[in-house]
Amino acid sequence: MAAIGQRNRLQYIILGLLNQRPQTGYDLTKAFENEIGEFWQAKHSQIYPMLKRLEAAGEITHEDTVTGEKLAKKQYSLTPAGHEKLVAWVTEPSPELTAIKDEFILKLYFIKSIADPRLQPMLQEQAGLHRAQLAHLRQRQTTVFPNQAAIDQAYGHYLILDHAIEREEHYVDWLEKYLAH
Amino acid sequence: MAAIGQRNRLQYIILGLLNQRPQTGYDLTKAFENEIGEFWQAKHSQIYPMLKRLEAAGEITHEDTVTGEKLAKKQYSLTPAGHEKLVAWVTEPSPELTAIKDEFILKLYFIKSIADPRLQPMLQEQAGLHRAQLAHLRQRQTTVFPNQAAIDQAYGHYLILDHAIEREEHYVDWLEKYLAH
DNA sequence: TTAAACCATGTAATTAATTACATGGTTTAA
DNA sequence: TTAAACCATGTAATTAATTACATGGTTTAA
Repeated sequence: MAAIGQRNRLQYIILGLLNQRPQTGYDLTKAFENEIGEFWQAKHSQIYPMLKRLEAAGEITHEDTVTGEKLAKKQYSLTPAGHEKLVAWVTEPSPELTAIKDEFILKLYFIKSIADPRLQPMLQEQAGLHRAQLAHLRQRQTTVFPNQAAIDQAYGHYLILDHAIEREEHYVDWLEKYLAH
Repeated sequence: MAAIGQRNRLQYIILGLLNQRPQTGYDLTKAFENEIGEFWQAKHSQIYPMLKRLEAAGEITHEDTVTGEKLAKKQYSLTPAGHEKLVAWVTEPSPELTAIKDEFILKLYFIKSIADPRLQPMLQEQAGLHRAQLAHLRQRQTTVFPNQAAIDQAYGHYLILDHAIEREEHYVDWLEKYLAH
């Protein structure tokens, strides 16, 4: 008897991305390097096998295309069954809180004293990282959502970018609160 | 030739916790249910094997104790080698950004329109979850850090609790920004 | 006095995820 | 014209992590 499948949210993300438009595994991989990556991570070595699994389950299909002389691509798209599964997932509750893995914060936990000489350099280093990330996200926002029409057409995408930007803003603010001036 | 070991931060967290005071696997498991859990997750089934591995590597040792008539406990503590390894980890840079897995945000991405009838209930549900989490964290802060002396003795711990609280505050604020009034 | 909650430690089976290996085509800028 | 960057798809090996299985002791409150 097969197990229900341990959460396995990756499949739903793939279904959701393919619902927007037919795409290749490579396109999906790129999506994880942009805004999806702010809230979920996956490499191509996880994505390609999942595409095969979803196709075997009848939830997606693919069409072979060729670019240039012979570069083969597989354009995947949703089947009705896949669409149904996606809608069911989005509609059901999400009672689990965000899982965060933050190595820097973990290290902080083991700094016992405000006078530890490692504390300020650590805060500085992180401030640099998060300021760069914030700049990158703001840049993306202006390119992806240059006007209200763009926002209206992909409202959820707008929301998650906005959320990521605010998260980085507050992370930087928090670091600066403890940076010696 | 054995691989270097794929990041494996869990071992460092365990070393760090044992550096504070000798503890059992059960105690460590509880730590992940409190503030550590805000930034890293691990179950007892991952912790007990890791304790054996660290002991085999000579980085921790244990002492057997008994509670009541016969409840056996293993009190683990750091060896000098373990302490050295912990210090090295805390001191080295942490150039990787926070990894976040947030199923709710992911679902939002697939909501195309502000008029989608699922949007407001989803925001409401999450607001409830994060308000409860925020209340829980604030409660912990008043019990764990009732005065300045407590803060001075575990400054890093104070910092990460403060960070978790601010994160939840801003998450709730963000949700409320998009909640219809 | 007894049931629930908690303390305590493990292993087995399975799934998720990363890193490394492997190959080859296309486009772009120096 | 050629090297770098990018497009494109996969598998193998390994490690990380979760869920389930397994067992038993102690404390607390009804």
